[in-house]
Amino acid sequence: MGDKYEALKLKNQLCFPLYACSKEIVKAYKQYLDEIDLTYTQYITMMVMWEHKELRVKDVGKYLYLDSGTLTPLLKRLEEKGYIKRQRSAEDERDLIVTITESGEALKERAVKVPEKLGACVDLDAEKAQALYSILYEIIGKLTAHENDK
Amino acid sequence: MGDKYEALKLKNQLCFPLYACSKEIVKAYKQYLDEIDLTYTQYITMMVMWEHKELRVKDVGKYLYLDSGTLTPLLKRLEEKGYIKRQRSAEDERDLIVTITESGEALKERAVKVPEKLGACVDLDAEKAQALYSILYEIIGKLTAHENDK
DNA sequence: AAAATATAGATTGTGCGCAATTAAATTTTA
DNA sequence: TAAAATTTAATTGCGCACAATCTATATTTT
Repeated sequence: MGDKYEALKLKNQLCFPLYACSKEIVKAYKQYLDEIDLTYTQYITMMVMWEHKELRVKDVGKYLYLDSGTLTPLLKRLEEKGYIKRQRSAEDERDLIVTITESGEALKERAVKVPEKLGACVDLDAEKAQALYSILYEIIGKLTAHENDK
Repeated sequence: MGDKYEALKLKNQLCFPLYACSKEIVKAYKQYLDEIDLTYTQYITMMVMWEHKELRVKDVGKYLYLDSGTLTPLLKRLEEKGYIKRQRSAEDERDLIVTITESGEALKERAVKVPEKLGACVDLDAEKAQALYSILYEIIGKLTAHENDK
């Protein structure tokens, strides 16, 4: 009862439900994303491409908190599917520019119902959704604050 | 401007900060878990073992929302490290019984400071922590509700 | 101009995470 | 009680996710 190991019990963890919830949501996406042949990570990558049309790999990574180890193979797969193009920048050969294709733009139309379908699965009160959203970004902010120092 | 694609923007996603936050937290754990040679998933697995001492793989999976595809190799690694034992049940040979070892029990002592160290990183208001906790379990409940039907 | 430093992306290796399949043991049902 | 259905874990294959390292290019310093 209230022993010194209380903090090590699963039910007293805040991080565990976060981890579990994230996984379950990605799993819930699968049924809808399968229809448009995207994984969850590919889907959020397309999201930033739909919005920005053209980005360096580095910028995609900044939006998604992902590095080149994840993005390089993922972007190659999206290129194989025809949704993006990858080409080195002429001004700076170190940069790789990712550009959305027509096929990629067209995919947006097929993805447009995904958010509401998922919303129906989760079905969260608007107030709670807002609370969740702001708390999550608060934590993300704290954890990534020291990312651009040094 | 409130176009039909508004719902496909990253900033309007609730799932994305959940996914990102979960990853960043696991990353934050790494510095502390490295010291005791555990990954995050191994850590939460040890958590259920510290609490229950002896469980079937199936039960570990129920607590953690993980299946044998993830757990079988993970438990083998924990066995190699000497923290658990794996043996078939005598009553029902299908069951694999996972038991904590003395070394596994001893590890608990080395892990006891991890929760507060991580708490310091996240540093979340108690009220927000409670709100987050209950909203997350509400979502998990909705997403896993139909898991035991069929 | 040469050397040192910095930056961007690619590569490598390890460990999940999960769908789908397989194999073995047990339980149910006909 | 033999056949069918179910249960449990292991296996396979694929795609992240990330630390560490490497390569190429660009910038800064000397």
